[in-house]
Amino acid sequence: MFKPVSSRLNIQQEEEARLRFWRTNEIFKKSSDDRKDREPFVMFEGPPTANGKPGVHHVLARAFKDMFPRYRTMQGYFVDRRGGWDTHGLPVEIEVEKKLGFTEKSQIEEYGIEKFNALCRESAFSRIQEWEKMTERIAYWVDLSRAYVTYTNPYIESVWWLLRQIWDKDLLYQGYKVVPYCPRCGTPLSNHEVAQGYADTVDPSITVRLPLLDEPNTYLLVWTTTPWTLPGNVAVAAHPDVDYVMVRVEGEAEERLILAKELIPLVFGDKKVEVLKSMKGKALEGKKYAPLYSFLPPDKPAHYVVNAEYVTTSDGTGLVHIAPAFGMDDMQVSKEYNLPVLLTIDDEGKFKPAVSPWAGMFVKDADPLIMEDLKVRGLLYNRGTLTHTYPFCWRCDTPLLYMARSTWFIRTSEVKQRMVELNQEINWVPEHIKEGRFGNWLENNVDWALGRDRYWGTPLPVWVCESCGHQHCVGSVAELSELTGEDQSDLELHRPYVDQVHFNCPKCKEGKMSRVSELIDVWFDSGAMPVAQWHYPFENLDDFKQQFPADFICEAVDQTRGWFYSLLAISTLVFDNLSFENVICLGLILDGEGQKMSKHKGNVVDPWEVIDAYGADAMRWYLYTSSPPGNERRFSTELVGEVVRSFMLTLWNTYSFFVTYANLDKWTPDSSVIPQFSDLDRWLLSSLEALVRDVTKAYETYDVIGATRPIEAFVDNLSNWYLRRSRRRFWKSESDADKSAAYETLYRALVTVSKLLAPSMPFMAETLYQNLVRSSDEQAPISVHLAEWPKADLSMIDETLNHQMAVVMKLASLGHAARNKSNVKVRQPLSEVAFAVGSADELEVVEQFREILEDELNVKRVRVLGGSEEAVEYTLNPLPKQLGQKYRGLSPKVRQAILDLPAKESAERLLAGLNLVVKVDGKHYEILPDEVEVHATAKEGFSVATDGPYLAALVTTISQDLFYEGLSREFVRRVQDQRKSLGMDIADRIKIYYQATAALSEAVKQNEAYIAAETLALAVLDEALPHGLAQAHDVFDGEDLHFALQAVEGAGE
RNA sequence: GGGCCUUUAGCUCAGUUGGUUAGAGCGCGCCUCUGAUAAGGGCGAGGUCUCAGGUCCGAGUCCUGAAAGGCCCA
Repeated sequence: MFKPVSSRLNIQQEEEARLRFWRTNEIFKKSSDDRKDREPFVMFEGPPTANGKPGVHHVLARAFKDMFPRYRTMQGYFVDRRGGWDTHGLPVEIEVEKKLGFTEKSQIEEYGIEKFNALCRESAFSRIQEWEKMTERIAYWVDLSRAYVTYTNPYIESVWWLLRQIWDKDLLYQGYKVVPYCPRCGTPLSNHEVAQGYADTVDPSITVRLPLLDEPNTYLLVWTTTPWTLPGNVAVAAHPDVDYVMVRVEGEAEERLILAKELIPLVFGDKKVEVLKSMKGKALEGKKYAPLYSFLPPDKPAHYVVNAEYVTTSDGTGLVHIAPAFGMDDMQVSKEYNLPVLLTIDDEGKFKPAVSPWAGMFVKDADPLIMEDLKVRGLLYNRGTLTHTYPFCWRCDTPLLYMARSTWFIRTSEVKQRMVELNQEINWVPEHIKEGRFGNWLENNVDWALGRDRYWGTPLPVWVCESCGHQHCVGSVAELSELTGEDQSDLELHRPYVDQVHFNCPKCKEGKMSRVSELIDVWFDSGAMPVAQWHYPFENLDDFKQQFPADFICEAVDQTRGWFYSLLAISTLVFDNLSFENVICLGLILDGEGQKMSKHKGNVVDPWEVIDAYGADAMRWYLYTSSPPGNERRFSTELVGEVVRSFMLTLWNTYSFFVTYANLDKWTPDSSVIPQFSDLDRWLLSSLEALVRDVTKAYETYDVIGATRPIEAFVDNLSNWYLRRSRRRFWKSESDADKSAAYETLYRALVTVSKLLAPSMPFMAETLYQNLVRSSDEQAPISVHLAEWPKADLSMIDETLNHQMAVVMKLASLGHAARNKSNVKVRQPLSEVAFAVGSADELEVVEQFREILEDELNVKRVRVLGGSEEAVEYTLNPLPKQLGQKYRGLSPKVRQAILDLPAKESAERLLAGLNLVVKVDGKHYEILPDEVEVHATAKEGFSVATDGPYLAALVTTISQDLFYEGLSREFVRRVQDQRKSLGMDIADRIKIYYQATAALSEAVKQNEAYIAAETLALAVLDEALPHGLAQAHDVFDGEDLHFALQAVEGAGE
């Protein structure tokens, strides 16, 4: 016996029950612990920050992360699903700053780094319980008890080890990075902060003449809006492919000026200009010019023309002044050309003493003075002003300066080619990310700016000698102990503790070594997880070896430059290897209207709202099936409700039907019985095996849509065709071979579907499995998630049958359409339906599946349209695909020639499987039956519905016998309704008392046996209705009916 | 400014190597079926496949350009 199942599905109750079951039986633990000897399937958990609230996008990622490990587990792999938490970084610091009411970075130091970091450590886990609750409820299986945590000493030590490896390869260095900087607050601003402070402002707009050294009286024309950066100038950039010209301007001094050709009108206006010479920017490269200023002596060659792709001709002169200290592009160019960096200003945005004329002056205030100086020296070509948007500090409205700050870099550009190569081996879903967003990012790789001037993070383990400047990168705690001569095993590896560790310089033997002040980018933390989660190489050497690289990772597209990159960069730098082989890159999640969810708009969907309404399965299923993973997706509670109605309830009802009737018949799975399958059964099983094949293939190729949508389609067919067509087989009282074949078929389908659904709908799958499998087979694995993934039995797949059944369904649908057109309800039997199909092969279908069609359409006879019986009109439809591919440019003529043939004769030939012959341009061509479709039209006396070549023609004349039969069916339906509303059991026997108008009464008498059988009536009595019974009254087809039902105790069974 | 993605019915989405009259679900209107069903079936209304060129016997699909929206970077 199966556990009885209500036809009503209580999702919350079921899902909660499964959660309890998994918890009590430790199913998740078993799913990995019992398999440690198996081949591993490795998934990395991209660590979320637990101090933020888990949102729908987190559910999205976790849903996708969950399905592949579940699938692999069922395929017999060992999947170690270890969780992780990202605990460092600015979001945590900002949270704490807010709590303390800080607005300035300096307040943190006043407050004390020790106390501050202690609060950060606490805050990092502030929402961990919410995360745990959410994670469990959506059935994301991940081991949080062993989760790696980025702030722990072992984790940090592994990160130190990685940095040391990079250091040893000479790829970790100190350099300059240009950042948006507020000179008043004395701090760089994050991108987010900069974005807040853009405003329109008026700046000077000047063009300067730079004299070429080797060509007398020749000048480069250079444009800038920041005169104060000119003392820091070290080069001039030209675009290599842009056309430049050397010109002389009439009516001006006898001098030659160089600029981009395109910009002549912009620079000279109406003045007459004589072009002396043209050249590409490439040709200018290397030309030296006299520097404007020489306050700071350059320590490398400088003051010449360089080439840079970013130069535009949209304004200025097409020649761009390069001051590496004051522009991000400038800095980039200076690295390529190894140019010196002239830092002419101090931390307060004032000129350094060396810049003597303006020393101590705020740079913006010096602009007019510098212009005046250039004018006096004859180097200013023209001056004006320009209104543009420029960033200001959101706190104090001071104009931001882009300026170079010293920081630490990893020379990733060194391994760029290798990263590009390794990227080729990664399977990206969707594929375009590989060459597109990620590929381009790699191509444009610049050195990884690693340093952060913050407090809560992994400290950069570089110590510097105060006297000789020697630098030492520490790769382990043991090494630090050795260097200091003290046991450092208990040292807390955060600031301020590490900052208090000093040792003698190993080089000069006298200087004191102190740690640099920087922390490292948190992306390095997360990218280090393949190594650091194991505290490799200090322990767990085997675990690391087994669990690297990952088979699969999955995060949203915003991680391309985040985690995806940091994983690849670190593994390339240290192991010359990739760190993940397959990656699903998820699109953003939008609200029901397609708007980005933001707190600001108030359109953020709380995942709990959805879970409470429809459960986790429905939410997961929606996320998997609504659109491809890489797409943006819309999300709302209503959309998830769709899933419940259209898919889950259909499946549930099929399941509940099966259980109800199987229990009634005491049917149990018995492998010893060889069932006699009908065509319908064979069709369902064929579809089922094809489904297993397709879904398995989809899982193997990380095709989420392919792993889910086909199941939905199958369940729809199962319920709305197989079951609808098989109901009577389950109802009939005798238990014969046909009935057991139906049970066997339906049972196999449901059990298989439950396994196929296990990775995607873990709750529903478990519910089905427990009742269908575990209740009768104690040897079976205790949970569907420990069960073996089904293997497709390809011998069961019959493509011909699948196609035939598709035709049958099409014809049935047309039959219904024809009935509908003539307004004859299905309950009214009709004498006959005739079908037409497009080809000879399909003609057989009508005969072979006659019974199904008769029953479905409630007709006495099913046949093929045409033959000798009636006049049928045919038209020919040449198929463009077949003809086009065969005849190419000739196909329009061939098509016309076919249409010119006598239609009836040709159609009959084609339906008999014979060729046609057409003549085009004097040549004869054989036309095959599958190159032309035949469309038939019934001439008269039918109600007709068509679709392409398919046609159903219904004879709608109703004889008296047919009418009476129709009336008795109506009668039966009324009785059945009444049984149901009286709450009778399906198997209850009854007596029917009725009083009806003449025709109905006659109809009932003629069909009494039928009525009795359908309604389980022992008697159908045309008598006065006994008192004490619930009476029913109805009017239909112009007839009037009163009746009452009486249950017959002890009868039946 | 650069890169990538998206654009098909009121909504959410399919649309195979280019191939018949562009489909499905939801929603809407009408009808119908039901002893598994919160459902199912049928009919109907609803489409310049964002636009403009091009290639081809044939373009929603391929190419070029443009527009709108989104994401990332500058």
